[in-house]
Amino acid sequence: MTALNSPRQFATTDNASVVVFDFETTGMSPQQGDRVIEIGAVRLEDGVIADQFQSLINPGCPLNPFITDLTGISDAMLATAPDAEAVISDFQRFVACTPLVAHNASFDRRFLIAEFCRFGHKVPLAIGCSMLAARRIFPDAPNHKLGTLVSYLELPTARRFHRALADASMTAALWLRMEQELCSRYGFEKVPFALLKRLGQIPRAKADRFLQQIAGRPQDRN
DNA sequence: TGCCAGGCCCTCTTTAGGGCCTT
Repeated sequence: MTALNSPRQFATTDNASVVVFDFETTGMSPQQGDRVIEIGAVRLEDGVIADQFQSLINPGCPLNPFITDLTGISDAMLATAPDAEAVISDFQRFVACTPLVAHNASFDRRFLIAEFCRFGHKVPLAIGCSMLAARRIFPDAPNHKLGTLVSYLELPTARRFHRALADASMTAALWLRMEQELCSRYGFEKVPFALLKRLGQIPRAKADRFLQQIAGRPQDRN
């Protein structure tokens, strides 16, 4: 594992490709038996969506009505969906060794670990969080829910929220918007995945100073 | 509608509490 603490390390850590993903699930906790019911993902390559992945998953149990109301996904839709092992294997091949991004990644990471471990896949280590990065780049947003940020930043809006591919696509648009914002504010030519991921781990009060240091601008700027 | 879990993060803090975010 490589610790990223210095500007020099970011200069040599450049991922032109990331996979932005989102899970719809039966509930909040894989530790309490909740399962993934839909995976949506898009592959960003050099700032554009180069590929996408979407599949429902039959969890083998009826959905809580709350989840059907929230997502629009019904038991009937899942009855003919493939089982988790097949979809997770396909998703693992889609991801391969590409760094991952999700909105509030701590939630999706728990399900990713649970499902990948269930079927013996190696768990990806590099997962960036668009919510943590957005809290530092857009501290004045009304809040940092995905839908709020999409509206606040006037990003392209999918037909609906709480479907995996739609949410993944909007998260990808947010990720790209944050890259553009850092290029504009700090003069970066490119924003590596590792920089945005690391930014989300910096205390908010130190985020601007951290970015100025990376940009080689030690003096405060507005 | 709000709870469920759990990591993050702020404050009236750090031997803690509670809001934010995800389904």
